[in-house]
Amino acid sequence: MLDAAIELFTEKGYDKTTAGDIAARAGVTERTFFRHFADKREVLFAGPASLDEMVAKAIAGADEGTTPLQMVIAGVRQVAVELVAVRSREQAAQRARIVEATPALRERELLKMASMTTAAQTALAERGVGEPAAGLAAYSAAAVFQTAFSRWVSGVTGLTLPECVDEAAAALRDLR
Amino acid sequence: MLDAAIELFTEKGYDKTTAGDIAARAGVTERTFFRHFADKREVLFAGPASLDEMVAKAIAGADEGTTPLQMVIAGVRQVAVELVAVRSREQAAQRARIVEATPALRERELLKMASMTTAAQTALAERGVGEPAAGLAAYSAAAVFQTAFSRWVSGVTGLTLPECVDEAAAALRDLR
DNA sequence: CCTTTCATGTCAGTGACTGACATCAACGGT
DNA sequence: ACCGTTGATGTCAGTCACTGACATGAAAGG
Repeated sequence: MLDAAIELFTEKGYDKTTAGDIAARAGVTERTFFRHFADKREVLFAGPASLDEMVAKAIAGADEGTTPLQMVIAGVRQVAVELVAVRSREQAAQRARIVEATPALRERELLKMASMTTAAQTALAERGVGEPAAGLAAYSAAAVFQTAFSRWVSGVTGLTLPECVDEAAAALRDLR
Repeated sequence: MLDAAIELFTEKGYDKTTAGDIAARAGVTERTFFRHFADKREVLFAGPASLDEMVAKAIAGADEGTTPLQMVIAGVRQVAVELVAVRSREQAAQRARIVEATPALRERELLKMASMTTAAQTALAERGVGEPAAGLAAYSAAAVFQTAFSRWVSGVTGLTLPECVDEAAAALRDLR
């Protein structure tokens, strides 16, 4: 079903393909499509594990001596590692092209990212980090992740995704 | 029309009010509603000036000696100044409550913020800032803005919005 | 073999939007 | 004063995303 969706989105574009189209190509009815996915956009975002929990876990299990920012960045790096285990760069790039071309999908992606950010924020709060530091650290880590991801899929550097995270984290440190 | 929408959203919630409801209360038909706003969500986001241009202008006109991050933060501070000139804190808070309670509206808000971020990013690029520094600076400024905004509407500090921006910018500097 | 459960199909309905066409008032030129 | 244009609005029909209610059928477990 996800495959059917990706095919159709690349062939005709997101707007021109109806939920019924996807269902038909997958050999089911439109109704069952909506039983599996909350809405049409969600096809591209339904993953096995939620990124939120990954970050939260990584932050909860971080070493004692580290700063809040280091903790969150370690968290998103962990997400990066688990993400490359599931999708190849080419797959990610194709999916990114579709999302990039469709405002509705971009919105959803931003929402997921925001969800991950607040997950990180509350995980930091659980470890005693106060506001506004926790919020800013979480946002900054999200910035690192997005930057790293976009550089990874663009392929300009040839680095792996975790390496891109390291690169972006270093660039953030140099920012003044 | 915007007033009608805000009234109905606070009375019945976003999901329970149809576009026709808003139009009826405003004394027009549903069709003209959609001629003024691209979609139902956009009622709450249609402003006179686009935030994108404000940031871009502020960055383009920034002093020479300043760092990229200082430039963008000055840009979002400028946006903050122009924003308080249009909306009172109470108005902003009511609107924020509605948006907060509705995922669909949150998505749209994130999209607007992302648009402002990329505007800042390209404005930095025009001034010779390379990647990934430009992207990270833009994201960080967005983080500062969001943090500042949420603290401002929450009212915990009693500061004005630009002051909240300054506070958040300082907190970002202290982040390690 | 029976019952329960779970995934799916079917169907009708609501609401967000869109395109095509009609109306009508304001406006500028003659 | 008359008329053509323009722009904003109303009307209507249609598509598509999504939902609730009910039926069906296959598999699982006793």
